[in-house]
Amino acid sequence: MEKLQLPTLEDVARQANVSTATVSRCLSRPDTVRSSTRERVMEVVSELGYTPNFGAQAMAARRTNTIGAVIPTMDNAIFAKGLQAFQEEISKQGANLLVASSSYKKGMEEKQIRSLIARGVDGLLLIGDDRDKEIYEYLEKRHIPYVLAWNYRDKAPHTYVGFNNFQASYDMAKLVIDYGHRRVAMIAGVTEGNDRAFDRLAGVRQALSDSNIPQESFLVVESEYSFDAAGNAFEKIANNEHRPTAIICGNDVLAVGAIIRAKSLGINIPEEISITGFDDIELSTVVEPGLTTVHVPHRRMGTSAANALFAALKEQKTRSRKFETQIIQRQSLTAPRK
Amino acid sequence: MEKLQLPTLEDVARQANVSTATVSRCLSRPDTVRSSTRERVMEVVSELGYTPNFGAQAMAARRTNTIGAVIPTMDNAIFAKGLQAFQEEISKQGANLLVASSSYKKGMEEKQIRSLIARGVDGLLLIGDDRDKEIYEYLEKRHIPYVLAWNYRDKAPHTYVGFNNFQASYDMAKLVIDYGHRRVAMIAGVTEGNDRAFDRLAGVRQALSDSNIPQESFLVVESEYSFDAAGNAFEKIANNEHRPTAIICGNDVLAVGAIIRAKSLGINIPEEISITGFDDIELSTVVEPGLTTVHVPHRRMGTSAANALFAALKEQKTRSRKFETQIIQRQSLTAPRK
DNA sequence: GGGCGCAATGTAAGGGCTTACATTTTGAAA
DNA sequence: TTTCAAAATGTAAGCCCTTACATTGCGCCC
Repeated sequence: MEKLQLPTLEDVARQANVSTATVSRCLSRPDTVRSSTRERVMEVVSELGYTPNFGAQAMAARRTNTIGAVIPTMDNAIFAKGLQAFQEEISKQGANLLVASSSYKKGMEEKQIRSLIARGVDGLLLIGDDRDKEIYEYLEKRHIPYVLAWNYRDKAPHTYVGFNNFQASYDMAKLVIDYGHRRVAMIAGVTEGNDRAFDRLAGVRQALSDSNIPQESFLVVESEYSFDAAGNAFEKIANNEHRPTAIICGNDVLAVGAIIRAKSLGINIPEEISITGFDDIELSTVVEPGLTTVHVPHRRMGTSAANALFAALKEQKTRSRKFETQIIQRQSLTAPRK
Repeated sequence: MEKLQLPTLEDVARQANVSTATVSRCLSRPDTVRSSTRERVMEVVSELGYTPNFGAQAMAARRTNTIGAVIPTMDNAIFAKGLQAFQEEISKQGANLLVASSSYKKGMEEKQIRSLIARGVDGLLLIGDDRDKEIYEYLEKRHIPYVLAWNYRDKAPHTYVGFNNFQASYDMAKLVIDYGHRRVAMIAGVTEGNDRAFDRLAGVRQALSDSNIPQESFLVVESEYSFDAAGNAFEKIANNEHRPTAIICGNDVLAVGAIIRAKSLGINIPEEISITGFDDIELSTVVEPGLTTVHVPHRRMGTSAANALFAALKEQKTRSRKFETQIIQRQSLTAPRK
């Protein structure tokens, strides 16, 4: 479509009878312009409906005041709360947020990262750490500060603002075992390219092994994060000849999907099968029975990630921050029937 | 932080021993460059880790291939599905999506719109139509095509891709009345600046009036879209001296919030009070009793909105599209007790 | 009244890319 | 081989800002 001529800085300058520099200053540092001049300029600005061209601005100023975030999905609530807090903090500091989603696809994530960087973001929020080395090298080469959230590791060359998925999952598995469960299954998220899902699975494995429960009796089904897929996974597990007494789910969406399917199959939760989740999103309070799950401090993590990024931007350095998770016991986990 | 020198088009051109024009062409229209040349250039591109500067690109080309969307919130699932479909369609057409959220605040929305436009979006997706005239004038003046989604009106100077909130809500209210309810209340969304919430309330009012149910006995409480706020609204209504037998809720989040609170107060749904929702997000299948609600074809609407926008971009014109909604009956609505 | 210092404003050089138009190269036909 | 249109490539103007530096204006002191 044909673009019409939009008013430019120069148009404003001409009409207000000042130089472009003065107009620019009126917009970015008003206090450096005499008020009489400023008023005249601002009047023309609104009269013409002038809006500065972001691209030109970015190019001339060599910064954008914009933070980028690439999250796996906006389609379920896992990241919503944390991202909301992240965004609020970014705004509070006078910057903007650009969000892109990758649909849990590595290739897509890389594309989004490049696109955000091309758009000049000053820093990046990424989820987890499972991505090609090249991406990190690229970020280093371009000196783009980044923070990895929703996971945490002690000894790694990145800045993490998150929690230990392995440990949290280990603790949950231990709890399940303490309740007396010996035949345990897991509906895990797809672990390929998803370090959180991977770590959560690994945590459960470790807990079983530490309790001398053989891996052979441990049934794992990976599933996409949808009710339906999780339901299918549940059905597969429930139909296994040695039906487990507890299913640990990689997140709340999976757990709720399992519970819904259980109901439609007439399987009682938790009497026949206990189910646990992970994330503690609102859903887990809505479903019945209430979901026993791992609470993650989403909002604090989001805020903290924003601050870590600003610190990196200002001081060229920043450090990781670890959050503790906590198991919230509701009704979906109980002791196995005798 | 000090910005280092990033490779530019010119760096690539020099090292590949061609002109900047050729490099540019390699990137944007590869078929216009001889393959031997192209390969040489692309090699240098990846060697240098070159990424075009988006701002410069936008400025020179005078378009960005980017669509913007301003939605009220990402914090609940109302817009998630539709937006996801919107985004998929945008991607399919080779464009990008920039999403901003306004927290249901008019001022914030205007800011976000301006910011997206400054960033050069070629078109905009907005939710509903309740905003200052100045914003529409501004969009016209800048020739930015826009589409209004999640609502639909016959006679208005905008392009709508949505459904008739008034009618859908009217139908739901009629159904409630047909079940025999005479004392009805509504937990409405905040209607200020939210035409969907407003229309849904108006629809219920009309239905009551058409059935000769006096408005005086109709209790309305506006509530934010959170479980807790909705719970408070529910409590207020339940404690009313003439407790209604049915509560029509402005959306599913409100309805679920009401149900949760009802449970904690020991009020049986639907035996003591029937409850209905609107939107048919996943939540309504999770809660117990299952929520009787208005189904909205989120995905089709999102896809259609994207196509309407592309049509507007290409042909300078586009037309509205109306979707039908449908009441999904689950268990939360039943006849009142005698 | 002259001089000084600071505040206000102006000048103009980029910043990295696209693309219209100009020029060169290529390869097929004569 | 020559010729010439088409294909490939090059040249350079322009897109719209910010900001370092230069200039002007102004109030005040001696």
